[in-house]
Amino acid sequence: MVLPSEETLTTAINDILRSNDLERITLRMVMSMLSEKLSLPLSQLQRQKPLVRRKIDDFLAAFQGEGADHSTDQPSTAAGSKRKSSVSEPKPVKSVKLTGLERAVVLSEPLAEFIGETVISRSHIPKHISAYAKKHDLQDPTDRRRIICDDALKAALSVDHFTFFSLAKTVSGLVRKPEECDEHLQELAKKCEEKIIQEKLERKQREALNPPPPRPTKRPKQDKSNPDRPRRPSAFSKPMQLSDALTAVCGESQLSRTDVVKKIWEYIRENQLKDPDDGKKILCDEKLMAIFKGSKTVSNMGIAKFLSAHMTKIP
DNA sequence: ATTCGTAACGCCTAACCTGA
DNA sequence: TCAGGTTAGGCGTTACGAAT
Repeated sequence: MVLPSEETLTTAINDILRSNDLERITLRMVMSMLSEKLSLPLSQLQRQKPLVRRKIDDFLAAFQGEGADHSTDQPSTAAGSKRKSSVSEPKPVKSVKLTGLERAVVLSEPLAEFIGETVISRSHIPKHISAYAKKHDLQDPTDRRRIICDDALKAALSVDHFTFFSLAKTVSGLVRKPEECDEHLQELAKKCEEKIIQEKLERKQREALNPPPPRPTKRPKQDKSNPDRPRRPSAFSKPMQLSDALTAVCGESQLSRTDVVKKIWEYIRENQLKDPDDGKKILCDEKLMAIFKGSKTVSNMGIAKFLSAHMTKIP
């Protein structure tokens, strides 16, 4: 296989980055576009992923150098360094997406009456309720996190008391997604979200000028030395639809990848197709040649490479 | 640290083979 | 134990807001 030269790769990456939104494009997207642009299978390009990542960083560095005078207008992309190492990356400020907690929700009738709005950002609900509790001195004096509801709060939340932690859960039962509601409410939600996006955008722009310190990652490492550690089900054990050529060798039309490899090796042994002079080499008969693109021999390492073309997802 | 929902993204895992 | 090759999908993290 012939991998593209660094120069070819650099030109292609720069073309892609120049013609796409730098705030939205990811490394995965660049890899996919490269695969298409260079007419190379993605799997082949994976080898050059570190180089691609480096070239993206180079591009961004050059790009930022050009626009260094515009501190609030710096470009950014998720395509460069990985999230955990992207400490020095500027944050996107030109566009924002709403998270689940920021999305607009439709309130139950009592809650809407209490807050005075039918559609509101989910995150604003505790804010309203907390402000009300403070104003009316509803905090439990022995535990200020606990709120003792007055009649208005009881009517809105259908509970006698709550803590700040349980409030979110209580609220969950009192709101609906806009898409579950009629067109009028959906329209209200749309306008509400536009407003939230605008506010978020302004906040992001302020943060871009004065970025907060990065948070440390909390992900624990897997204890690989422990053989009893919990294992996840493997994608390799999922049955796939086999091509006619592979079915002819395996004897079954649907098998998992691992089973296919097993069957092929069974077939090789049964038909004594290992090269007696070179244990790593397989001498292909007609059935195997149909799988291995007409090759008369294939190395034991090379078997897996050809399988993907003969295996498709079962719908 | 705790609650809620959700999207995006990256990490990691799995089986199989032989020979050095 | 590593080499080579395959990839779907589970899971963890992060982000967002609020108060204590």
